[in-house]
Amino acid sequence: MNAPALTKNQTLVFEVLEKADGPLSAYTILDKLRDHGFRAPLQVYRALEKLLEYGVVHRLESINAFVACAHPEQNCHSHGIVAFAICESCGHVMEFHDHEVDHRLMDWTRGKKFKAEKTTIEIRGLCEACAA
Amino acid sequence: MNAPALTKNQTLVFEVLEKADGPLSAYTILDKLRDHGFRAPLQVYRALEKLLEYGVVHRLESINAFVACAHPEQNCHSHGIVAFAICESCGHVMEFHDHEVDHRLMDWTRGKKFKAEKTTIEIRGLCEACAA
DNA sequence: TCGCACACGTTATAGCATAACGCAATTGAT
DNA sequence: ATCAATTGCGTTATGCTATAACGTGTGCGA
Ligand SMILES: [Zn+2]
Ligand SMILES: [Zn+2]
Ligand SMILES: [Zn+2]
Ligand SMILES: [Zn+2]
Repeated sequence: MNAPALTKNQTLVFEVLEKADGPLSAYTILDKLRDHGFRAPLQVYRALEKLLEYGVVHRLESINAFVACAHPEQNCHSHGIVAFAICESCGHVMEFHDHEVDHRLMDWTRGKKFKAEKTTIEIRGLCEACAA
Repeated sequence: MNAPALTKNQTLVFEVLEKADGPLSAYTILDKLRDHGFRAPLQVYRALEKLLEYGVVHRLESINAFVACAHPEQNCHSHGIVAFAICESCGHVMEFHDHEVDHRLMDWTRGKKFKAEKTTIEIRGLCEACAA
């Protein structure tokens, strides 16, 4: 999905996520945008829906939070499944791709004739700094 | 984690999940147990917490639901990461393990010195029957 | 018998997400 | 220019998911 020009609300939400040093919940984003006129969760969720569709934002299912894509120059959707390592201490997130993992999972789904639409890979634990 | 004898509430919750043909939300479980005296979400969540700890139930992060382990004879925790394919049409869930995927992810975490605690792999899409 | 751990019950609250309505701006034929 | 369709936006209300906080009872070893 190629991203068309962002609307005002989409831009505001995206900028908040870009500036953040970790994932944010929809309600945290809302609070950060109250000064810009945001009043209701739907304003955030509607913007997020589009940003997710465009592939410039990812949703972290295991912590109900959202993060700006770490590979803005590439198109994350185009090179396979996105995986995340999430530090449960400092909240930092690392985004990566592994084609071998993609292939193994695709092999499995093909064998089961399962039509995969969206795959989630999230590793929670402690980053190097926090594990020390 | 080896499972000690289950308490009354844990047994009730586990039986509901075993009999179900798909994942259930905590509140759905609650409704199914009202006739057995359940009145509040915490009764379900507390039982689930233990069942997850014992490894006889899994949590599906991407759909906020719980499912009985499909491999009761084995110890799911003992042979690596558990992966799920979830049909978004009929709700059916397939649970599987893939050591090669485990190794690739472990290689990555080792390289980053990331201490993995819990890994989620969930594929959402359409099962063979529903994709036809 | 005392202290502790644990399961349990209840009420209240916090956190996450969407339904439903209406309005305004944009677009793109006709 | 006009109409219809689409899209974004704002608001209110509601629903779903999860936990905090407090109290009770029971079993068990020191
Ligand atoms: Zn990305
Ligand atoms: Zn950290
Ligand atoms: Zn299992
Ligand atoms: Zn299906």
